[in-house]
Amino acid sequence: MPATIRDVAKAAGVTIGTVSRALNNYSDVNCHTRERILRVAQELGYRPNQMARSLSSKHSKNIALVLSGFLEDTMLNDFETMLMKGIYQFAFEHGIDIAMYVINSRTQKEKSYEQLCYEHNIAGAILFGLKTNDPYCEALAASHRPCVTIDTEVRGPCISNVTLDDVTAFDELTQYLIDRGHRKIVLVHGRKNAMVSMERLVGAYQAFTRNGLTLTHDSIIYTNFLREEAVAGVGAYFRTHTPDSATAFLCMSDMLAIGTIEALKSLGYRVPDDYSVVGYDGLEVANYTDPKITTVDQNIKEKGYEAAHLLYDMLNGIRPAQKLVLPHTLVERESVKNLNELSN
Amino acid sequence: MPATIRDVAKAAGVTIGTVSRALNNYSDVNCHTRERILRVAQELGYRPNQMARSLSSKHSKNIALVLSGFLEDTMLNDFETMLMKGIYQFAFEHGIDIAMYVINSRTQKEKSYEQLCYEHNIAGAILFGLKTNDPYCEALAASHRPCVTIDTEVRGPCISNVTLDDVTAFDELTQYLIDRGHRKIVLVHGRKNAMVSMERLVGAYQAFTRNGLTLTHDSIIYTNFLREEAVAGVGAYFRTHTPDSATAFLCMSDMLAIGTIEALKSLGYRVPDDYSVVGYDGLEVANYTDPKITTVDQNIKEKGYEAAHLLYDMLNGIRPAQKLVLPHTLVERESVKNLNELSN
DNA sequence: CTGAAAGCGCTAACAC
DNA sequence: GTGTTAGCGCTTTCAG
Repeated sequence: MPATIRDVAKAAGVTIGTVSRALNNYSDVNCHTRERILRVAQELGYRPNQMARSLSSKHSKNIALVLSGFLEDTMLNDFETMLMKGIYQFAFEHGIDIAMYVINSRTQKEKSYEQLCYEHNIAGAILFGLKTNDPYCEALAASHRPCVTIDTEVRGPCISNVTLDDVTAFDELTQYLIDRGHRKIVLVHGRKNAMVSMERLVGAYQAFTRNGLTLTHDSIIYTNFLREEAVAGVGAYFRTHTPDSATAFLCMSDMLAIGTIEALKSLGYRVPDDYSVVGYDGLEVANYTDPKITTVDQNIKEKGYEAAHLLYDMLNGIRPAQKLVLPHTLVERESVKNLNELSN
Repeated sequence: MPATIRDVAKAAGVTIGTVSRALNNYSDVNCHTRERILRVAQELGYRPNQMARSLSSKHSKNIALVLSGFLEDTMLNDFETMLMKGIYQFAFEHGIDIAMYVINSRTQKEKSYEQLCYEHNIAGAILFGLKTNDPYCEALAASHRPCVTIDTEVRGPCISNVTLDDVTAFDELTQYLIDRGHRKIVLVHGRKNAMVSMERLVGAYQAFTRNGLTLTHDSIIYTNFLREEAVAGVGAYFRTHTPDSATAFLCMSDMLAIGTIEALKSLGYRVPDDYSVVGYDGLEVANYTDPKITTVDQNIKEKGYEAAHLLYDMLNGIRPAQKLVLPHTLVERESVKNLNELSN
C-alpha cells in the first residue's frame, strides 16, 4: 500500500498538518522542516491521494478531455486523434494527467455536465464534438467551472472557445482554385445544418462573388460529410452534367475529397489532369492518397495543445476566459492543375 | 451543489447508514423504506460521490484505458482509434464511464502503475501499447489489480491478455500470395526486436518453407514500421536488384504497404499489374488508397470491445483472468495480381 | 511556525 | 431492520 501523509509525518517527526502545509507550498513553514519533510516524502515514495485531497478541499485541478460523438462519426477519427495528440503533448510537457471521457448526445441527457465533473472530480474540461443543440452547451454556459470548447461556439463567463476562421480559410481555398484558372467549380457540401458547413459556404460565396462567379444550386453536391456520399454524388453529377461543365471540385472536407477522387477515377478521369480536387481539414490520410490532396490544414493538433494550455492557465488564474482564433495553413500538394499554364 | 447522502437521509426520514445500505442493494433493508429512499434520491437528483465512496470503502469499480506510446507512434493512430471505438462501444452499451490515460515509457518510470491507479481510483485497467521491457509489465505481474493487456503478453494471476494468432495470420497472408503464383516475394519487415515483427517473420517463414521457398536475408527490407522507411527501402531495393527479382511485396503492416505502393508508383510501376503488395492490420486508411490494399484485418475494434467486456466480468467476479485469442480476417481487395490467371 | 481537531461524503462494523 | 459511530487521507481553521 502506498505511503500516507501519516507515514510521512511520523517519519519526519511532525504532524500531518505540517506535512500538508509543506507539500502545498504554504509560506508559513520553517524551510528546514519543509526540506526534511520533502526528503522523507521522496524516500517513502509518497504521493498525495488526490481523492482525499479534493474531497477535503472541495476542489481539484484535474483537467478532462470530453469527447462527444466519437462513436457516431466516421470510421477514421483522424480529427480526434490529432486533437488528443496536441492535448497530451501539453500534458506530457507539464507533467499532468488528463483523463479522457467519451460521451454523446444521449448520455448528455442521462448524466448532466455537473454530475460528470462531480463524479470524476473534474476541475475544468476541454470539450470537443459538441453540437450546437447538445444539452451540455447550455450546461456549460450555466456552469462556474472553467472550460474550453473546440470548434463549438458557446458563450459564458468561464468558457473559452478555440476555433479557426473557417470563413476566411474556405475563401482562401476557393481563391486558390480561381487563381489557377478554375471558373467552373463544383462544391461538394457537408451536412446542411452544420455550423461548419454554413461558414464554409459563406467563404466559398465570398470568393465566388469577388471574382464575378456565381454559386448555383445546380453545382452543389450535398452530403453529410460521408465519403460514400461524395462518391455517389459525383457519380450522380455526371449523369446530369456534361464532362466540361466543371474543372474542379471544391470539397468541404478531406474525406469528401477522397470520395470525390475515388469517384472520378472510377469514371475513368485522372486527377488532377482532367479534374482538380481540393479538400479541407488537413488530415494525415490526405497524404496517403494518390494524388496527395491539396487542402487547408486546420492545425488541429495545435488547437488541442493551445486548448489545454489555455484551460491550464485559466485554472491557475493567469489567463481569463477568451476566444482563441488559431491560424490555418493552405497546404499545396498534387491534386490541383494550374489551367493558366500552357498545356504542352 | 449536488445533494449529499445526508440530504437524502433527512428527506427520507432515516439516517445516512440506511440510505447507504439501500443504495448499495444490501438485503437487510425494509423494502418499503428502500423504495422511499430510492424515490427521494431520484427526486433530489442525488448521485453518490464516487471519491468519497471509494475513499471510504477502499475500492472502486472504475475501469481505465491506459494507452502507452500514443505520442511517439506514427501520426495516424488508427489502431488506438479503433481500439477506443470498441472499448467505448462496450462502455456505452453498459452505461459505464471509462477514463482514458495516456502514458509512455518515461512517465512509467516517474509514476508507478499502482500510483496511477491509486491516484485515479482505478479498479482495473485495459493496457495497450506496452513494450515488453516497459516498467509497467513487471508492475502488472506483481499487482493484485485485475487488468487486461492488448497485444502484449504479460503473465500474472489477475492479468488477461487479448491477442490474435499473429503467426498463423501472417502465414495465411503469405500463403495467399503463394497461392496466386508469387514465388519471388520481398518481405517488408517491421521493427527488428518487436514481438509482433518476430511472430510475423515466423509466419512468413512457415509458409515459405511449406511451399519449398527460402526466405533470404537479401529479400528483406528492414524498417521501424514507418512509412517513409518503406518508401526508402523499396527505392534502395531496386538499386541493387533487377526488376524481375520480385513479383510481390509482403508488408508487416498497412502503413508499410502504403509506403511500398508509393515507392513503386514513383518508380513508374503499377500496382498490382507490375507488383503485388499486401499489408497487415486492417486499418481504415488501407481502404482509401489506390489500389485498395489486400490485408489481414486484426479486428482491433472487436479486441477493444472484448477486452472491456472481459475486464468488466473479471471485476464482477464472473470470469477469471484468461488469455483470449481473437480471430483475424483476410480482406481481399485490389492490390494483388493472380499470376496463375492468363494475362490477356 | 507547529500541533490539535473538525470535517469533506461515504462505507462498514457494531449495537439495539 | 435501523441508528450510531469510527474511520478513509487529506485540508483547513484555530490555538498557542
